[in-house]
Amino acid sequence: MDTSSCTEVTDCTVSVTPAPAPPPDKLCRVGSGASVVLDAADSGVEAESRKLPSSQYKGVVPQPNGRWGAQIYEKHQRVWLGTFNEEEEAAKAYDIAAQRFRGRDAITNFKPLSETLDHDEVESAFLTSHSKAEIVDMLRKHTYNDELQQSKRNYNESTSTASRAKLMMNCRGLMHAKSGVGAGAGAAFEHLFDKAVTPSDVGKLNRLVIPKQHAEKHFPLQIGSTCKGVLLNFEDNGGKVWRFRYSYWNSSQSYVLTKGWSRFVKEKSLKAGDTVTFLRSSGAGQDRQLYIDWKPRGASSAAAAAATTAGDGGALLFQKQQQHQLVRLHQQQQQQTIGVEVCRVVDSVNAGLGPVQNPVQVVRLFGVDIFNGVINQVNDQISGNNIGKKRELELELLTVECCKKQCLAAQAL
DNA sequence: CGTTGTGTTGAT
DNA sequence: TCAACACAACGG
Repeated sequence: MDTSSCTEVTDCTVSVTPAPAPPPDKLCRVGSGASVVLDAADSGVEAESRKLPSSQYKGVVPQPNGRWGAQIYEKHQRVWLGTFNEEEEAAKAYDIAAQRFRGRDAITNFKPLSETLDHDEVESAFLTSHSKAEIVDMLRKHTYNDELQQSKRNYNESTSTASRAKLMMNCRGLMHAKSGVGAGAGAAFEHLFDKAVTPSDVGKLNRLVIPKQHAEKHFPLQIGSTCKGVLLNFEDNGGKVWRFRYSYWNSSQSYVLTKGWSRFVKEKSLKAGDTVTFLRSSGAGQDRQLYIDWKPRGASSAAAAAATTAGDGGALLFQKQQQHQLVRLHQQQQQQTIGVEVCRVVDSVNAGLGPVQNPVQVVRLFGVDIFNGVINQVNDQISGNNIGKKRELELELLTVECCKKQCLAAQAL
């Protein structure tokens, strides 16, 4: 994408300034130690006791507990890249984000842009084949290196119809509901939000914390019902209805699903890191049925799903759960390829928000059919608008994202 | 209750 | 754009 068109990096005055030779970290570890502060306080002009040591690295900020945060700015907004034990790790995270956000010539802490191996080519291809939101997510979860290597491994993997069908399966799986409104079109559901469940969400506390932002937006509580909470019904993709108590806990100032939640965890074998998705039928007014879906951690990639060996029961279960859909896909999906879906997405998005994109051009990258940058541009665009704050779940797979965006786009129309 | 990372502000 | 600072929200 940006190699030729360079749309998203046009503004970044491509390093007219000679990149200041990055410090060979080993040498200049001057003030990174937490002890510096103590010295200052010790020499004691005044009680500067609680001042944090600033970092020598760009995009790195100290945390109160001695760890290091990484951040980058774009369009007047900070994008948080996560926290790290080592200052250098945070600096690397910034570097990666800088390359993704500002192109190869971005000023970084370490890499002066060495064309050394084709390693860099692969990595920059990897970067541009993922949306900014995805890269940020990897950095925050410290999975960037793993995913990069994974993609290298899958580089030679074929684009078989089977794997493509699998992509569609995931796509459909997410949007699936019984008959009713939009079985085929997928346009009848409004994607509310996702949450990667934490260990305590699937632990003995028998509750799911709904991030405040989403809770107040999608599940507003009446003032009176704040204490006791209310009962909410959600339908899963098998048509089963789940009833959860939903309330606000003053003690932790959190919105939670309590009663009924543990049964869902149990039946779906939810594990920490899995993602639950909340949807709603987008019919106006009364007919607003709620839906809940889930997927195993990192399950978006067909490669990952296929390569999932024993050990990950969630993924296996997930596949099993949706096998019937795969069969149907094989039968129905001959010509209704992903391209068709993408067309719709792009068109919707065009109509709704952004500048015109060139539709549907399939290229193969890292063993996965993708659509020549368009999707990532769309993703970046949308993510800029809609998810600044909350980390989006990992989705190596464009199709899954496609469907969700499709919902968003459809909603916007 | 410790940590994250967001709100905010001032500087460059 | 960028980092310093404060602290609410979050996870456990």
